[in-house]
Amino acid sequence: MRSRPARKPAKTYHHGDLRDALIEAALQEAERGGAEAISIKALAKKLGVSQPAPYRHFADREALLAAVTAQAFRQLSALLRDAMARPSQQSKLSRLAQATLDFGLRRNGIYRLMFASRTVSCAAKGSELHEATRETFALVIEALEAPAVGYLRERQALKIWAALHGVVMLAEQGLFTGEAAHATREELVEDFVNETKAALAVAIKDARGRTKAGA
Amino acid sequence: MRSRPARKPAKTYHHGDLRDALIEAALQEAERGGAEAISIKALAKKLGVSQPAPYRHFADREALLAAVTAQAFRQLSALLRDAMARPSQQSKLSRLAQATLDFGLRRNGIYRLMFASRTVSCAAKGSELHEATRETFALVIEALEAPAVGYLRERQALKIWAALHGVVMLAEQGLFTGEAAHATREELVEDFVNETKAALAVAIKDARGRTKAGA
DNA sequence: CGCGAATGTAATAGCATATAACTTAAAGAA
DNA sequence: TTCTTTAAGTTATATGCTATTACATTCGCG
Repeated sequence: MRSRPARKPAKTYHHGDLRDALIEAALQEAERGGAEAISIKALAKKLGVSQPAPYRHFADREALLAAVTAQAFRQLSALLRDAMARPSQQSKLSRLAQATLDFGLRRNGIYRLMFASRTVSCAAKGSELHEATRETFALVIEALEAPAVGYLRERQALKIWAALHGVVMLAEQGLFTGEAAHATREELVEDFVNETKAALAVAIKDARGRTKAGA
Repeated sequence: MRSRPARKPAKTYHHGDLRDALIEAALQEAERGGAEAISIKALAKKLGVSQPAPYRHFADREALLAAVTAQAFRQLSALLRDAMARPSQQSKLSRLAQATLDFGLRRNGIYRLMFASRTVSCAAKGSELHEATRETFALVIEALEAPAVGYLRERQALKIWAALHGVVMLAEQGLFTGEAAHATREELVEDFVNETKAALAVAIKDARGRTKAGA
């Protein structure tokens, strides 16, 4: 009757899966309230363990936040992958863009954890978090559906990614009310998407022309 | 010998200018470390007053942060105004854009306080902070140097403003190293500036055409 | 001058992070 | 199986921050 390392094991001394449970619960807390809403003490209470127990799995609060953020990036990646995979009239890039906007607004607390804190920039090069962020960005490049043309493809990926985050940021700040209310967030995102496509088309044509000339 | 409300009055019971001094000191703290680095207790100690003294001027930490953020927006506005005013070969928009980028990177702690926290979105409509943010955005519109054409001018302002913030955000995240290192932040910003100008030119031409046709 | 409002202080409650020292459970070697 | 090691959890405690309460001082105005 005493199943061990899978689900909540009724009444054991050891939790069994505290590390993952902490990350999961922290994500929930962050959903509304961002990083500030994550309290080690509160999480411990919620999970029914003593308050210093989490420190067995995370050196300090920062380490927990990093793990939570990495998990959030993986969730976003999965979401974007889904959006890109599902059949649709719209381009992959458009779907990725709208999905990102949606994520940024719907799960804004988590979004802020991911993009508006210094956690990511402090992540070491080979760290879990660092890898998770790079994987997400790789999806942006993939969404362009463009061949590698020098560094221009990455540049367009950076631009659309930046623009998307800007839109989320301003939307959250409430800048889409008032004199600018006419422009919806979705419209702006679509604008950026179209500009990206146009710029990419030019870049690819340029690159082909240059290759031909060189050959 | 006892000059009162101007400079540090040697040895008085009352500080004389605690409110402003708190904001100033908090800005310094935020410069590196963002909002988290602002501690009421530490500020009080630094300014030589008792630790609950700040609560005479700010209801709670949030209120202090709001005031600090408003002050930061005013500083940014002043900076942008300067950048736009100084003679230069470049367009106003370009100068505003590069100045924003510079501010966002150099004073990133403060920048995050301004754009990456929920302080702004929680600001009430007539509040000091709300006004300060709208004033800054008004400068962006001004930088476009374009006549009012329906809501299209505001829309372009929103777009360039969003794009700028995205670039700062990604730069701070370290996304400009690695496969995308070829594109500098400044180049990307200039790209966005040029796209904005082009879009605006089209919008203005369109609007003129429509007016003529209607007349 | 004197009185009320503004501003500051001391004392204290409450919560969060983090560490230390001790305990229990799990897992592998003898 | 038992013994031992180690991972994971516990209690107790130190430290630091926010915030409130009750009290003290100073400013400015009538």
